[in-house]
Amino acid sequence: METENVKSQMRKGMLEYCVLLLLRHRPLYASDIIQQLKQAELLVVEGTLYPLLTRLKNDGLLKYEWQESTQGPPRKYYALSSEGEKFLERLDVAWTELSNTITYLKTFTPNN
Amino acid sequence: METENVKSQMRKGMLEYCVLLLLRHRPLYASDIIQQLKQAELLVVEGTLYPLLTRLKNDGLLKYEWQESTQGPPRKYYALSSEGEKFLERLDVAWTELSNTITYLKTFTPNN
DNA sequence: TTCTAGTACTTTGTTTTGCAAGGTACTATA
DNA sequence: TATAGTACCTTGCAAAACAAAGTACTAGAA
Repeated sequence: METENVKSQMRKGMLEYCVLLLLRHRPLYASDIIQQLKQAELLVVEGTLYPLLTRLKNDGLLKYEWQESTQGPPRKYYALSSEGEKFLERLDVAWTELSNTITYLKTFTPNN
Repeated sequence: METENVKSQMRKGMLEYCVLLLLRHRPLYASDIIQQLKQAELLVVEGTLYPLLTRLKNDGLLKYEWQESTQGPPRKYYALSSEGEKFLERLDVAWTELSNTITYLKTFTPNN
């Protein structure tokens, strides 16, 4: 259990939420997402992101459109589907609850 | 992707942190931990917890002592090792950072 | 004594997720 | 017609969560 792993462990299962949060504002393609997450200090690699996007698309939470690029091959721009928006609201609730639970556990002192 | 899964997904990788938080106060055995987590609305089953405890023990973060029970077989009481305490402090930092990142992503509005 | 119920710990096999590494394909420029 | 850059995809592995089944100890009933 190395120091570098601490953050990565803790991030598991959150990536999906973070990606959906990013797409709440506007459509993005994979490299956009990676850069935004990097800026938020959440490093993600392609091998993680592409399968995740495919999974979310197959589950009906995301849709995409091909768009030409001025330099390079066309890009897949992903956006939330209406189902994805509803799902994201549920994730918001779940996040708040989990966050509260951790706060509770951190401040908790046992009586018995 | 069912409703019941939302929380469970989001919890992945956090369980370890939650368990260590619980053990910060005093030694507990498996059923104690399951009950405390249940109280904190984090359901865990034996098949998840036992391997997790063994893992943490093998990594030197936990130690345990057998203790007789007044009713039933003896219990394994787990407690933080000194290494575990240090590790927990690092997890505290990682949690705070991740929490801040999510808050950032939630409130973030893009400019460009 | 033997059976049963309750408690506690353990193991096995499956599924999901993150990731490293390698591969395909399109575009522009030398 | 190469080569570099960008973008997307796939394969194989490791770690984690979990359901389900199994082992073992104790106490009390038959």
